[in-house]
Amino acid sequence: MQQTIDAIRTFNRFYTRHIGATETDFLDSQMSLPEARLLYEIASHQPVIASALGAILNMDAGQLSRLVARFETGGWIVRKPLESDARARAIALTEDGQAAYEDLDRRQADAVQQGLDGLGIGDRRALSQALTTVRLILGDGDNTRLAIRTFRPGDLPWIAARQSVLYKDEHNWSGAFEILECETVLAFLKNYRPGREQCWIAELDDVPVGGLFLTDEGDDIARLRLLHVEPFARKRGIGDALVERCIQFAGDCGYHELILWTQAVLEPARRIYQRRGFIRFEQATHHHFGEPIKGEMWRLDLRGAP
Amino acid sequence: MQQTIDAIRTFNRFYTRHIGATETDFLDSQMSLPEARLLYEIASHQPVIASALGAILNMDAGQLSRLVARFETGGWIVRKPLESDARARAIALTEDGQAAYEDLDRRQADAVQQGLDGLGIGDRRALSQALTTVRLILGDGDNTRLAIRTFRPGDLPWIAARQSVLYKDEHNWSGAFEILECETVLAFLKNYRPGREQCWIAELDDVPVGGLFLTDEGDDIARLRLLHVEPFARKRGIGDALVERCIQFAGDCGYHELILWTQAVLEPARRIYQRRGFIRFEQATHHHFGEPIKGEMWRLDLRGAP
DNA sequence: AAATAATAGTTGATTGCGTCAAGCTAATCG
DNA sequence: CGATTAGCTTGACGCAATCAACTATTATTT
Repeated sequence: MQQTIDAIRTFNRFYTRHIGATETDFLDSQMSLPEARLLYEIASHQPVIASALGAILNMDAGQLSRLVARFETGGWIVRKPLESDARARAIALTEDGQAAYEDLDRRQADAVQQGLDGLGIGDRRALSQALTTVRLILGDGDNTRLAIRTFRPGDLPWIAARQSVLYKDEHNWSGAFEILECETVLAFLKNYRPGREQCWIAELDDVPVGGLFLTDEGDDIARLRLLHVEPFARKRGIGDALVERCIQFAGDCGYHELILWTQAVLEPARRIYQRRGFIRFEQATHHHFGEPIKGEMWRLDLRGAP
Repeated sequence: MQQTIDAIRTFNRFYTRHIGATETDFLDSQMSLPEARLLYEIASHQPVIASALGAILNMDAGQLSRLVARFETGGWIVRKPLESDARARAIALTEDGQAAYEDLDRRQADAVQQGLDGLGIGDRRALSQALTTVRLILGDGDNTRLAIRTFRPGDLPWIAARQSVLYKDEHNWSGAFEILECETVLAFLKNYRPGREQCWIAELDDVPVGGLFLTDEGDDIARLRLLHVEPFARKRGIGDALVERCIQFAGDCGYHELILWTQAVLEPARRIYQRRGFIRFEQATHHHFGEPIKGEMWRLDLRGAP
């Protein structure tokens, strides 16, 4: 805990300085930071009323009123009374305002790009992923783009790594489990048959937040394996989306049946399977990975109704 | 590239709002943000002259002069003329100043902690790692703490994942290499014999930035495997530190010889081995992972001089 | 060695930000 | 219907940020 607090405070100090330095650049545009922030929010939400902008920007109503007035006399915005509420007026950009916004936008993008000059592809990817991860963890979750893509180099061992860490954190499973993960992943990579097997990665704004793969078990049976969703990305239907994609693929491949192994304590995962029509057909208690585990086999008939 | 720019700008907007919101809390202490920043820097650098503070904080000399004067009349600091330079005066905290700093420090820490309330252990770790990663990539590299630790659950598949991604990015190696990685990692986990074999992870401020492991090859020969350092952490001697630790361990275990396989294009790695006394004893060109590879075997005699 | 430039700091002036308070009109609630 | 709340404006005040002018000291140049 203390570690996290220190990391955040160190980062805050660093980023305050960093952002202050880079912002000096875009201030060449003769615009102050509050003005720039306001212009951006108007551009992205127009038509919008002042009180909404105040809420978004955490800005004092008085301050905002003056800024908006300045924009209006400057010819960047027009205000039109609402029919539904005579107190409020809808703010929208004029052509001049739109041009000013686009100019600002370009300047900011250029400034940011300049700061990226020395970085290689790996660093850039790591940077954007780290920044987006922070946003997601701190709850800036709306307006994120969920994408499910097929696997790339490194994704499979990444799944094994994340599974190992998560099961250790959440259920305190021991090393034997990690070996099983690695074996499963290795087997997938070695026997991978495109068109019959597949692995998917869920990404929120290009940050990997979950994974899943499907293997051919013979006899027209496919198996869903190693589903996981990162803690900070849960409760967004990502597990659902992954399982759905997997079921679609299995159906398209002509498998007759999709099976999976899970355990009783993984409630959220079990609910997903249940929702998708899986039926539990076997239960057994194992003692492999430290504590006793109530393992379960589930199956989904893919030959049923359309 | 555009992705990274967007991620940064989205983050900047988010963080401006986020930090503005959390700072309202600690402003209960009747201190403005510039005052707080100044007090912090004085406390961490005292005795210090004003111009140095100005450079650290990116603050206008005039503004700074007034703030410092305010602190002095308030009894938080004393200024003592330097012997070496009659223009400058060394700024140091008084007891009152120290108390004010500690109060501020506590308030800030509390505010940060409050923001962390809803987060689980995994999220907190991911958060601090992401923040520190950002700092490191953006070049806030001094004053970071390098630690080399032994492996934990998930570390080995993490190494395989990172190796796969880095070799893909930097040398465009194909899937066969990823399989080899996974096999190597799996073999280590399955045959792991404490005291004879080990895997180390390098961490900068608790962020994993590199890895390495050692396996027993029989006949008193040990093998160093899968050394890597994350791009953003390079040029800091981390590879050196990992290899050094590995050599120490190998010596302590009584191995007679430490061998490793590498390739001609990995210049930085080869320089490390050379510096540590490894000798190249075999070269061969392979065609396994896409392009032709000039593989090399290196060895280090551990029975030589003390 | 003298002239020039650079460094460390102070002070004044101006602009805009941030916050509080007062006040207006319109909408909503009981 | 009266009281309260919401949306917005205006005034006032302290501080922050920036530019410029200025002193005193130190470093550099010729």
